[in-house]
Amino acid sequence: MKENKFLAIYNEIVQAIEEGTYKRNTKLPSENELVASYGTSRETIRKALTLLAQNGYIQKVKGKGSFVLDMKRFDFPVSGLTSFKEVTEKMGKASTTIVYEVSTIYPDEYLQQHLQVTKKDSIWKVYRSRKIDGEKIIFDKDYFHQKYIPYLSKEICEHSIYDYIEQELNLKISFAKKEILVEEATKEDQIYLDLKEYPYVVVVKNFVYLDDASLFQYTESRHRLDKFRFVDFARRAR
Amino acid sequence: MKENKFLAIYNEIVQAIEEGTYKRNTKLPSENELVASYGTSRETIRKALTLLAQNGYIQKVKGKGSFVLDMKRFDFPVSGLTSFKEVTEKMGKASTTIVYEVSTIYPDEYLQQHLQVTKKDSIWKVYRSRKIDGEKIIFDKDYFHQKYIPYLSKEICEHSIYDYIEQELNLKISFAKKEILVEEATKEDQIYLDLKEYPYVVVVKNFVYLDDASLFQYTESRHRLDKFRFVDFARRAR
DNA sequence: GAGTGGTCTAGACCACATA
DNA sequence: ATGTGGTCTAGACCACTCG
Repeated sequence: MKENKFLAIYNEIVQAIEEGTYKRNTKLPSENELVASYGTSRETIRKALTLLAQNGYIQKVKGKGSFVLDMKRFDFPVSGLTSFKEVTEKMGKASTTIVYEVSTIYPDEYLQQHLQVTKKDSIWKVYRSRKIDGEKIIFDKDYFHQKYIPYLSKEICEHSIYDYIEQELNLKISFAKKEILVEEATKEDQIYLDLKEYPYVVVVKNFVYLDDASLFQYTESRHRLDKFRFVDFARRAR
Repeated sequence: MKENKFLAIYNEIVQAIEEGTYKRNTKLPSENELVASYGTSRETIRKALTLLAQNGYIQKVKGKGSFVLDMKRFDFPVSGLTSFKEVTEKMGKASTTIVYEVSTIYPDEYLQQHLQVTKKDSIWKVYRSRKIDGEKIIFDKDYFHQKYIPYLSKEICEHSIYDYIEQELNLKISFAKKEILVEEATKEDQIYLDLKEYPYVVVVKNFVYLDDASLFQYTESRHRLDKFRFVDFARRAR
């Protein structure tokens, strides 16, 4: 049980907010009170509170206190840096993943650029659809550098690749650059999505980096546009 | 000249990175070296570096050092919490704002919900189009609580409302919740956008909050879908 | 004036990386 | 063994809010 103090405090307060122990639009105990009740230094309490503020749980107001915010934080299909599995679990949605292909390829020009690799590097290619409420809504094209992921199987892709990467391979996913735009639907989209009559898809391009800042994954998530929704919480840059 | 130390250090390093004084994929001086050269405590240096990491400028690696990241951070039309003016200025794009309407209204049901007001609260309604390279690409519908913004004019709306709010009125914009989805184009869209044949628009709904966590603005930015692009940098939640 | 959060310090110990 | 970033402490002073 060796968790950082400030993280433990953060998690405890998150839980208290989500359970309603700390109610929306009320004040959290003051920093000094938290210092007393947790028996830590003030900076440690402040670290936990800063994290809460960054993630949209509270708003700190000088001279007044920390207020619990009324953001519904768990209603977004794509945001921050969370996997499909994590998101659907939080929403409590019934969903299925269909794996069409798990293969080794050598990258074409487009992929060489997006994954920053050469044509000699072998790459995992994974094609999956996500079914929600009986409809194939999302079509994911994943590409992984085999340097980091030596083994991959259909079974792993049906569950959560992220779980496998973080827990089995013990790689640390650190940050991502996400790009959202709209493209005309391709033949592939028509095959792997229940596209209906929609002539466009929303494309989320995701560049995922490890701990040491190496790019190890490029993903294109292609969404049926009527089902696409992205929610973001952002603080104003200082 | 009373700027926080850690902010001053942050800004100095940002500038050094953007100017190329600190080159991409190289190491920043270590924390101890920065402590020495800035003559501050280590925690203050760390505060500046943490901000740099959060904003995607550097990656900190335990035992190694802080590396300058190779994200092109200034190529996004909509991200974080920045105004249209700020974004186009950073991109160096020629753009024009056309103001169609600046008026006082009382909110309908939809607005009452989105701005969290009653039908007795008077609201500023602002309709604007954004022209880039000669085409009306974005149609902005802004609604402001008059409680916070007593006066508004066409001139202000043609420049930057945010500048006015922050510098003249001295209100502090703190955070926002952003929602992105796709909707069918309305008659209004056809009037205020050079829509071409596109039957859909990308809608960015923006809920903007002040310092004290009060909701003071609701904006709907309606984008022609072929010109829409959103880039986001996100770190994995701890 | 008392209470709140914001900044800053000087020092300690730890975990990790590198040679 | 040394250098790096990560966590934590105890205490100080400041700016802001509110009665």
